[in-house]
Order: sequence, then structure tokens, then C-alpha cells
Amino acid sequence: MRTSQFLLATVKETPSDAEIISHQLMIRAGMIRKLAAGIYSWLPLGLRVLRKAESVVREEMDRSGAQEVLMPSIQPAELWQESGRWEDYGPELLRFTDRHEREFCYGPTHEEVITTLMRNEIQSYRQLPANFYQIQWKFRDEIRPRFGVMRGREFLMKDAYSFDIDPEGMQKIYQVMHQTYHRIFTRLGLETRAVTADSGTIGGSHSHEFHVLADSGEDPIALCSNCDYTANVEAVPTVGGEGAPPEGENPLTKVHTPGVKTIDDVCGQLKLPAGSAIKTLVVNGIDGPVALLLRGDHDLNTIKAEKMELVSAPLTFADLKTIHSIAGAGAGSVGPLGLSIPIIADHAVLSLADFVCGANEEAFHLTGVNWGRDLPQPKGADLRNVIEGELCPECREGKLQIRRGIEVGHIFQLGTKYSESMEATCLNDEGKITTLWMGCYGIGVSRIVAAAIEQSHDENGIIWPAPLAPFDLSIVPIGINKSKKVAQVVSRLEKELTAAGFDLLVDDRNERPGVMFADMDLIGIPHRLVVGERSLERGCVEYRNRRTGESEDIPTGELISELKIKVGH
RNA sequence: CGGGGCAUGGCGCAGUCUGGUAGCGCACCUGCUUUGGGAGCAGGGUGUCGGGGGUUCGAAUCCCUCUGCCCCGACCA
Repeated sequence: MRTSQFLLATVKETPSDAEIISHQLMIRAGMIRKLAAGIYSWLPLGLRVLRKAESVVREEMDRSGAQEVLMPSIQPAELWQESGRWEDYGPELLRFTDRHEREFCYGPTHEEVITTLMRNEIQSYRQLPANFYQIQWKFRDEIRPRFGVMRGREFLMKDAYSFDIDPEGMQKIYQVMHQTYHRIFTRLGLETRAVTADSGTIGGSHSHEFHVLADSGEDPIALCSNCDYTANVEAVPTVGGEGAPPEGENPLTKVHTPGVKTIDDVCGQLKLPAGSAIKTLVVNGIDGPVALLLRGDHDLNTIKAEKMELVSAPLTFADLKTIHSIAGAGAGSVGPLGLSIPIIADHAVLSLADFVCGANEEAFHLTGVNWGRDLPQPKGADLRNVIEGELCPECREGKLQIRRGIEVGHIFQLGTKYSESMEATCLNDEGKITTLWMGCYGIGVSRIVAAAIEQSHDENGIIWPAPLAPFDLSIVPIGINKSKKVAQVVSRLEKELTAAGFDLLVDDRNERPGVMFADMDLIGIPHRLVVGERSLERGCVEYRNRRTGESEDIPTGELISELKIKVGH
């Protein structure tokens, strides 16, 4: 390929609305352009990279025994009503009607479609196990799309759905997919970690996420310093102190706390650590409001709270009116003493003594509060997120470290969640009707592109891992319009290297060398050849490695064999 | 969904307060010079000033309205 035939849409200025490096570089390198919030066009350069990612995923899925299909991006509402997700999925589901006023959605995922498809095709256990995948554009109407294609609304996803006759079969495919995912990310040159996760709206029991560790990641990940436990923070179980709470020493005292709204305000005014106060969160429950108690320095884990019997899902906070009517005070002064609604306390709260809480009287708090003596001890539960430095729930020796990750893959054991509600069954070896056991396995293909850049770049631009690079190598001629010799050598090299199987980009724009160097660096081509009079006089061309920056002269006669080693063909 | 902000050439912005018929930088086009890390000189304007409505002799500018986009928050006790 020659740059004169190729849309090299590089820009010098960093776009003002791009916050993270991959977004900035994808714009600057001319890979993508925004069409609307969270919706992007892929330019030739970006598409080349996207296709590379796609083909690695496709090859490994095929190798695992999965079969490729392609399902519609537009799905009828009836399917989603059947599975119950038309109501459950919420505003992220992009809904619309056709001219006949029939309701549809743009598919954010394809469990319903594949289940419908396969309940008709799979009649017998002899057809199992089976695993079907597609690489398809999806749409999720994110609250706040950001970071370019990292959290776009439209994105390219590989999704696979497995079917088998029993849980053992489901788990077997799950394991195969687990290994396949490792293989895919390794081949793509991405350093990923498999982390145990909550299964979210997709449903099911057992699930792992695959994360690229990066500071710009949106998901907090907990890693154990001792064992190989790795989990999404939201999925880490926490445990309270054992035994009875310590005895309090201080008397129950009411203190005036004017104008305080937060735990930090209260503790700042009383000169106490946030961990010695408890916050009382009033949420909406099945039979009216429920109070959740957390230590002041802990955060509520919504997923855990939603699993409580009394709490409504999705979790919502009670409005101020309700809070006033049950506590007789504003949100900043609510406390568990004398509350007539059900109370659930995080385990950590129960091991506090002499703690601080709201007095249920505007602008007053209580100090020196103790369980048993001042109020009955409420029911304990796991309601919060772990924090850095806590004990690992697995080995109970190591301490948890919290880092950030970009979720690039997610695998689920769905069980019979969809097959049951949508009646996907087949006959087993005894001729009896059996519900299918399903798994589902996603990879964010377009997100992989952004994640790779987050993990591999420098001040000059992108540094592609070889399997994702849009071109294997570039040729930068110096004075191609001036020097016949340079032009001849470039033409000859272009032919020979192409014939030898290299995918190369020849910069024939006759730009100044600095411009060409800067562009080739920016778009991240792993290997570069410079052809100029200077080195040709010595019978050489100059080779430079994008990642290491090391360069060397290679005699033209040895070029192909030398490049095969360097490029890794 | 709540709060804040922005919308003027391909991109980034000034002009808006105080109405007078659109400008700067980059990019782009033409020519000459230059050619090993984002060149210099000269010439060129490629624009329904986000849409609609209103006020006015006259609107990018004032008023009303709609739309799009960005940032922060939505875990607050």
C-alpha cells in the first residue's frame, strides 16, 4: 500500500474532548471519527486494526470448536418480553417501533435470539454439545458514553452461546472458553487477568471477567498479595470481626452538629476517624423503606444490597419526604436509634463500639453509641465493597491490593435462565424432554483496540503489538522525487517484500522526512525502513524498531531474510 | 435524570456584554525555495455563524424555542 492511495488522516492537535490516551491517539492517528455521542466511524487505518483483532478472535473460536453464525442486530420486542428482559433491561435498551407500530430493539446482546434459534434446531442430545458465536455490532444506550470506542454506545462484540444437556457439559465448555480467552488475549499481545465477577443483568451463577490492567480502567479489581485470587471489587465477599462487639466505655451523648451533610463533615467536626461513625442509608424495599448501616469509611455495594430479601431491585434510595416521615430529620441526621423500619447492618458495623450516628433530630448526632446497651443489635449482612489492604477472602493471609482494569472479555455460566423461560429443550438418551444448559461468552472486539493502545504507547504515538498492527512495516524514502536511485530501490523493495508476504506501507508523499517519521511513529507501525541516498551509498537501508527505537543499517541483499526474523514471519 | 458549559470554514478558537453585513492559528489549494525528526516566502477563503420563530432599517450579536455535543454528579446521609 502507498500513502498516496491511502487515507492517512493524521492530525497534529490533540482533540479537546478526548480524555484518555487511547481516544486521543485513535483520533490523531486517523483511526476513528465521531459521528454522534458514543458512535464512531472507522477509517481505513482503524478498520485494518479492528479486522486484525477480529481475525485472531475468529481463528481461536474456530479452533475451540465453536461455529460462526450471524444474527440480526434488530430484534423484536416479543422475544425480550418472553425472557422478561423487556422490563428488566432498562433504558440501556434502545427501543423503537416500525411503520406497523411493532416494537423492536437494537440488540445489546443476543441470548434471546440464539435461544429462539436453537430451540428449533436442537432436538436431540446427539447434537450436543454445541457452541455458536458471531462477531456483530451491538448497541447499548449508555448513561454516559465516553473514552472513544472504550465505552461507546455502538461497539463490535464477539458473543458465543453454548448448549449442552447438563451442568457438567456446560462447565466443560466454560473451561474450554476460559482457555480460549487466555489464548486469544495472549496472541493479541494483551496482558490480561481473569477475575471472578458478578454476572449482572445477563444472569446466571458463575462468571469470570478478563481485564487488561491499566490506570485508565473503569473497573476496580482486587488482587491478593499472597495467592492468585483476583476479583472485581464488587464481587469480593467481606466478613466481619468474629464474636461479640467490644464493650463501650463512653456514655451515650447527643451533640449539636449544625450544617453537616456527610460523614466527613460529622467526623471532621467531632475530630474522629470516619471509621468510628456509621451511616444510615434509607432505601426502598419490598414492604416499604429499609435502613442499611455502613461504617463511615465504607461504600455500599449495590449488587450485594439488591440481593437482600427486603430490598427492592434495582436499588433506589428513599426520597427526602420519606426519610423525614420515618426519621423526623433530614438525610444527614438519620440514625438507627428508634427507627421503626427494618434495619440491616454491614458486618463491620456490628463490631463497632462507642460509635457515632445520626440522632434522628435535625442537626444532631449521637456519640458513644453501643449495641445492646443503647439499641438492639440488628441483623448483619455483607453490604459493602472491600477496601485496599483488607484480608484476602480466599487464603486469609494475603492483603488485597486494588488496581484498575479494562474489561475486554466476560464469560458466564447461564445455566437454564433463558432455556427455561423460553422453553429451549431437547430429548436426552432416555427420550425424555430436558432443559438445555447454556453458557455465554463475550469479547469486546472494538474495545480491545483501545485497550491495546492504553497498554502500549509512548510520547510519539501508538506502538502496536505485531498481531494488531495495521501494517507490518513502513518504508520511508528520502527525496523520492529527487533521486532516481531511491525511487528505483523503493519500487524494487516494495515488490520483493510484498511477494515475501510482508504487509507494508510505502510513504510516497514526498513530504519532508520529519513529517513522515512522525506519522509512521504516530500510527504505530512496528518496523520502519528508511531508504535514502546516504545509506544506499553504503549498499544499505536503515531499519528502525518502533518499540525499542533501536536502528541499524542492513545491506540490501540481506534485507528479506533479516526482516523475516525481525517481523517474525 | 440533576448541575454546569459549548455550538462561528476541515480542526482549535476570537468576535456576542455595547447590533452595522465575519476574523485568527492550524489544515487545505497554487507557485517558488527547502528536504534525515511535524520547513520558509508569496498568493488563495473553501462559512445557510447548530435549526426555527421574533424584535429591528439592519442580528453571529438582543428575545423565545428546539436540537446536538462536552464536563461533573447520580454511592447522599
